[in-house]
Amino acid sequence: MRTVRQVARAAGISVRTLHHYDAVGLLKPGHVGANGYRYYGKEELLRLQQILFYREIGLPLAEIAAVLDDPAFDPLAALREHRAALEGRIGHYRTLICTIDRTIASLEKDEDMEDNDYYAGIAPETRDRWQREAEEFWGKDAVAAAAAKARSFSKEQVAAIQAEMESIRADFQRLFREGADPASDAVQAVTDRHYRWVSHSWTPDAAEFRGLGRYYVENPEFRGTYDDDKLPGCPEFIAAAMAVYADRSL
Amino acid sequence: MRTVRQVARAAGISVRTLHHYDAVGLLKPGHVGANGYRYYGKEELLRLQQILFYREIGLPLAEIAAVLDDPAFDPLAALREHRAALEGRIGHYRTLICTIDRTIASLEKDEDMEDNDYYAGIAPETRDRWQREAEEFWGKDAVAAAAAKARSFSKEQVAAIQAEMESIRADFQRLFREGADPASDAVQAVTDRHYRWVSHSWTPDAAEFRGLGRYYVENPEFRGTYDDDKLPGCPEFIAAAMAVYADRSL
DNA sequence: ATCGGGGATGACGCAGCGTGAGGGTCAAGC
DNA sequence: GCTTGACCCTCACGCTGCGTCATCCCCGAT
Repeated sequence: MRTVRQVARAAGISVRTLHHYDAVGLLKPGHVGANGYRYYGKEELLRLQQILFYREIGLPLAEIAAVLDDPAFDPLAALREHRAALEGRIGHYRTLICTIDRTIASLEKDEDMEDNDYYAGIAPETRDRWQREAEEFWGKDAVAAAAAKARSFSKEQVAAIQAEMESIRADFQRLFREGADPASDAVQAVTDRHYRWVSHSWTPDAAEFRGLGRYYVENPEFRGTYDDDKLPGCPEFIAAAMAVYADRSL
Repeated sequence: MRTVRQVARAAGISVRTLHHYDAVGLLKPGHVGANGYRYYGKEELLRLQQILFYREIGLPLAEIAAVLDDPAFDPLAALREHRAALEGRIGHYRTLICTIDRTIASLEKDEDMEDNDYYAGIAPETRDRWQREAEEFWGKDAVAAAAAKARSFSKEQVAAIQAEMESIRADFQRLFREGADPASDAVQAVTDRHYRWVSHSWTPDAAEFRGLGRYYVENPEFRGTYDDDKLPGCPEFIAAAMAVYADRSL
């Protein structure tokens, strides 16, 4: 039986937060003394842990209550929905940043224009120039084909592709947690889906596919995406599967 | 002289919003009739346009008032600051999504699973096995070093790395929109930051860095990330910059 | 005179607490 | 038994940006 302060300190939250959770019925103390003091037991502490977890990922308190109290409530669905909402917000912020950048650019241009019109009219030719540079490096056809192919995807197609990648990732993680062998049929089946996914825009040969696996291992962004915190070694697992796949099937 | 409704309809906002802006002193009507009616003139409409612009990019009303009313206030600085804040939020949401994915994965695997035995399903021998496989492909030292390095990042460091990537991406996009030359100093400076960013875990040589650029061009996920819808050709621009950088500096 | 379409002014609501205000309670030392 | 200091409690307003009534005034047309 701990007092508010003890619980608050242990959980790294404020006393007011506990009061609030009590007020909204999210977390009630196990016992209330005759003096009105709140006392929390182990059960409440466990519930608090869960509350804090869901709060950390940005779920509103009402949703948290629903998840924890309604046994019929599907936490998986809630999480997925919330995830989608977060992605939407990210996209929103990106467009905002885009707008800001444009404004900054125009403001800067205006100021400079007062002195001289240095930037005027540069855009079209310059754009052509770097495009030619790109073509020199990889060949005209390759650049044109890749760009055309990538641009040919509709919004829905892009969404579907991203969803497929999510699914592939989840499958890899599940298999990894289950301790599957990277060379096993199950893992190789997912790897095949992954290869096809990559092939949406690019058809890597064996060496390139292995190289992509290595990139997954060595790039922190990918390591983050593949949950390195809780699943240490998952990127290596995927890379190993990709290497096996490259050897066998490419 | 327009009434609230006319202004609201023209600007696509609600009457209540105009009332609110009046109440907080953000936008006062040009004239108020003897009957208390609000009347807005051209000047107010122009101001409203600016307000709505800043609001659209997510600036709080108080900041908007500061920007518009204080002539000494630097709108450029405000925009940049706000931009940085948005980038921070994006990074935050990214980590949240990461956590959610982990949870989803764990729930999918086994609902009864306690937090503590997240990895209980992975037999130590199995882990060793695929780790050995990975080591065979890339060499023991490389795998160990990469894994150790990736794991050595703290939460804050990972967040900082993601924020830096956001910033780099935004800079690339801005330069692209401005029609900058991929070989120009400004673009190459950003590319250098990008190279260093990649180097957090991996030190690519010239060919590998160019290859990474090509990957950006050809992978739809990256094309999506770099806003291909709104900025067609931006991935090619970045890839060209990377190729120039690889030639010159690596 | 009446009626319909505005217009105006409160005031509550929402999310999640922060931050006092004002006032009991508890354990300990004197 | 009393004081002290550390804690506890219950209001209750504040912040963001309006949405949403509720209640009442006003103006032009019929």
